Amino acid sequence: MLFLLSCEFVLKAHLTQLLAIAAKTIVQNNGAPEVAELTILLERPKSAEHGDFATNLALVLAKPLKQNPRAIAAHIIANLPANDYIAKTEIAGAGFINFFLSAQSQQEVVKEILNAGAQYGRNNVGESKKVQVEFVSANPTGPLHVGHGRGAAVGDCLARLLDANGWDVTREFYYNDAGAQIDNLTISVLARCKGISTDDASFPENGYRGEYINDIAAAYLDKQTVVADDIQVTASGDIENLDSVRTFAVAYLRHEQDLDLKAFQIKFDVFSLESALYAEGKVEQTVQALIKSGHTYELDNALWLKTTDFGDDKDRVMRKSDGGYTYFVPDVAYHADKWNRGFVRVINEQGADHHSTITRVRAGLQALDAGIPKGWPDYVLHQMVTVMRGGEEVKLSKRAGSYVTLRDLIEEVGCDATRYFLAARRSDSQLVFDIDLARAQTNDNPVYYIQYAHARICSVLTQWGGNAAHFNDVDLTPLNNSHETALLQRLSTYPEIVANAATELAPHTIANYLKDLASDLHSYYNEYKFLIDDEAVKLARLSLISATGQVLKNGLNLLGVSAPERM
RNA sequence: GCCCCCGUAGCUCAGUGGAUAGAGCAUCCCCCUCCUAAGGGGAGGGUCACACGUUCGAUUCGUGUCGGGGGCACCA
Repeated sequence: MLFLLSCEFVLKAHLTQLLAIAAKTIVQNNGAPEVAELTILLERPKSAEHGDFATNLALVLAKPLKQNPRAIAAHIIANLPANDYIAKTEIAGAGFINFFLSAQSQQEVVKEILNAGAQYGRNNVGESKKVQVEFVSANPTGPLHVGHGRGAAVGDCLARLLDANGWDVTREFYYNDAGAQIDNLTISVLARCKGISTDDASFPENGYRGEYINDIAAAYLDKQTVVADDIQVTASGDIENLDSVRTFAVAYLRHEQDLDLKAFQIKFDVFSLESALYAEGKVEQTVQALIKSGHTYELDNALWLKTTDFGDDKDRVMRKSDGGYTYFVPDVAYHADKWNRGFVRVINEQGADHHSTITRVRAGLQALDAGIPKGWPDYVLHQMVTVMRGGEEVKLSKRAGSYVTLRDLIEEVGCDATRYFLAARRSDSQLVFDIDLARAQTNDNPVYYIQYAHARICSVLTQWGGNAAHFNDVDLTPLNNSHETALLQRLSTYPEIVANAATELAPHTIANYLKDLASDLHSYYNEYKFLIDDEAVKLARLSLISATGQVLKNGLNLLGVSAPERM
């Protein structure tokens, strides 16, 4: 498995070890036994002028040793054991130590990438442990909108990232198909079946008014059959039968959402239904378990859970005085079920409006006293998306009535651009989706910028026409100009980027990295030729861009964006 | 009133307890007889919202203030 770890990580470990040895010597010589534990900080400097790695070790040691940091830095360098990877060290600024790797150490990454191929950047941190990513989880009351799209792009990318870090990932979609909103959907469809228009006074006040409701009503009256996941429903056409309308409408919309997801190229492993939790008795079991735990009480004809025992600011109603359960009871039942299914880790990707449920769900799980860890499950919340076109906010879609649908976006700007734009921003900041920018086939558009870098590389390799398998034997020493050094350095950080993106649950860092890598490539491409007469230099350069193409492809794949060979 | 997220260049956004805070767009100037100009090079543009703390060092951490957004039901 060590093979999968990049040379980057191995190098870092080596360097850290060297530093630890040097630091210990110095600490002992100065008789400062209280510095028993040394946390060596070894970082990638922001600027290439500062080398491949830098450490603030001397700055940290300055205080306990009561010495000038630059003097300590000089001592550390003097005490570094002999090694092959460091070509040069220098003391900079207040006392940073910068390390410059030997050319050979830098070049090794090319072969590592070419050998690992699609595996480059992957690791086994997750040890094949089970993790579930729940995302989208839209109510089956309409087509998916932009907000769901953001959840879909971010959630799917998180799943890909965790997979790349060695986790056993399950993608899951949860349907709230049992609540008041479904009743609302049902009466809206029914009204349409009866020919009541949306501006008619007798149309349900809070009913759904999008055109799709009309489509459902027409299909229902037409006795059509719809398929969603593992169920198939045929409409009875009976406008007196509420249950029949409900079942059909839900199946119809689940099918619609399936089509939305398909257009977005997202696949789920499991669809869970709230109604199933009731049908299988899991909601009732959870209620009984909570009562048994002693954390509940009756008040005003309602059953309450003392969520304040677990950090909530007020207690929550479980069973309303009318006998029905509030939504959070099936939510707790659902998450208890996830735990029972063996997910050591669960990540819920949701809109920020779900913020208030986090404390409640966790409190409910704690109250069950089932050995579930306190901070379980994890949440990634994304903020609002606003859509702009021609400098104006777009608010309406014909199909949905009151919001921009995901499918509208995909049809207008394409799947790649939509996925990229929705995943390329930190999920906890608000996102402005600029349709004009996403459609632009120019350098304004980061998606094309990155894809173009990949296509350019493919184009050069195709025109060369040689056998890429021989890159393994190529002598890389001709790679020595600043563009090549920059690319080598960038390529070697990729595994670190992938690991950090997963740790921080931050897919957008992948997008940023790819933009930087593409920029390095374009810059190199403009400055140097590849198909040249000098065979040794040519092969070295072709190896380098081939490796670059591989990393671009691997990274784009993490975002779910294609890496075209021609544009 | 309480809770959460955000506030960085004209715009859209990265970034970080440390070295001169970055990129793209927009503006201005250059670069295709030559592997895709869907590209590259350069210039200008900043009180990192504000104030006070912690620190050798704060844009980054803490507290408060001001802005923007979201959430605070016996709705889901």
